[in-house]
Amino acid sequence: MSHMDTKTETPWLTTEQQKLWRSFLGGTTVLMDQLDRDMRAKHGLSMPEYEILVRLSEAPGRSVRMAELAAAVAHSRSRITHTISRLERTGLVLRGQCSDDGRGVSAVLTDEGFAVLESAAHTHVQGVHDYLIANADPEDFKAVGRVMQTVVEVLEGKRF
Amino acid sequence: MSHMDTKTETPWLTTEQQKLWRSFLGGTTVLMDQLDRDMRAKHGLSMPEYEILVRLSEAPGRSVRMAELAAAVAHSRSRITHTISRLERTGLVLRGQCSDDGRGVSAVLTDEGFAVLESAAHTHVQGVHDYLIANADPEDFKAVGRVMQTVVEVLEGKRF
DNA sequence: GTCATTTAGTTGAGTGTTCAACTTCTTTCG
DNA sequence: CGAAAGAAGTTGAACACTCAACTAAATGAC
Repeated sequence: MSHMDTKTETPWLTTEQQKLWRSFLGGTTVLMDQLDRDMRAKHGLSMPEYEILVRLSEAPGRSVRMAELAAAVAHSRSRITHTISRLERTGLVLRGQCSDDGRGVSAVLTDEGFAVLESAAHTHVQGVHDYLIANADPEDFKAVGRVMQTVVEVLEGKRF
Repeated sequence: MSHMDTKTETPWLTTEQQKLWRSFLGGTTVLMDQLDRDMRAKHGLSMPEYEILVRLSEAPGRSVRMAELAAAVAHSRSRITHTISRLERTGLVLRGQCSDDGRGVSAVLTDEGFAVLESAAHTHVQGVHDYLIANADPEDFKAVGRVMQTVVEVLEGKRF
């Protein structure tokens, strides 16, 4: 919409910035879609589910409280409840009482869950490498990391 | 999962690459979530809906065929059908017959749709500027665009 | 100690997305 | 031409996510 750049207070974007932004939008979309498709096809997991399993696997006792998990992957508490219920049905995760807090529930990765995650991680890493890293100049990739890290910090601070 | 980097054929990621990838994942998530929230709060539109309106606004006659629209925003044909039906109910878009092809249906942006888009575009651009562009070194932002453009090209070619 | 407030997590209804089945029109090719 | 194959779009059911209402436990005030 390059013809709307007059009489507004809004800082409009230059043509180049528009192009870059569109590349970003299109690129992240196709990249995430592809990773998600691969993950579903080979392991029956969605990307959000995979990310949850990763967080669990990294935690002491392979166990994380629901609210922490929600914060870690930026989902609502409700969403985490539903997702963990699904993962529990398929046996990858189970719920445990939290020792210190009577309300607390923690999700725990089962051995089966860990096994699935191990092979899923291969697929994921392979995809990240083949689709993204292999196609980017290393310095450019670092720049991507820098920029997105800053975005996280700015927006986390702004907590809505 | 840095402790799994032995006895696999998979090209594993270095610690730095892992960190960069996580920043990317986290950054895109919070960025998209924030833009989506702003769009819903101020204009009652989701980001995917907004993107559809943008494509329509740029097309001759503010009109695009369903399948082309689907390809442009990387959604399924079914999804486009449902989304356009919703946008039609709220009066932002209407359906028209495609002249040359008897099966063809094209989505057309209404004047009301264009008006909504005009103000929505302000919000969107403001967000992209404030959350992303203002926080990135211009050269880094260019690098982001380069990388993601390459990703698009590689993955579009690979068309599933 | 008890009552209000806050926090953790769940629930279910409403909304959006996916997937496969279906209809209609077009294209191809004998 | 006429039948088969393919493409465009829709449909409805199953599944995932959101949102607001809810239960239960912790915290804090008096």
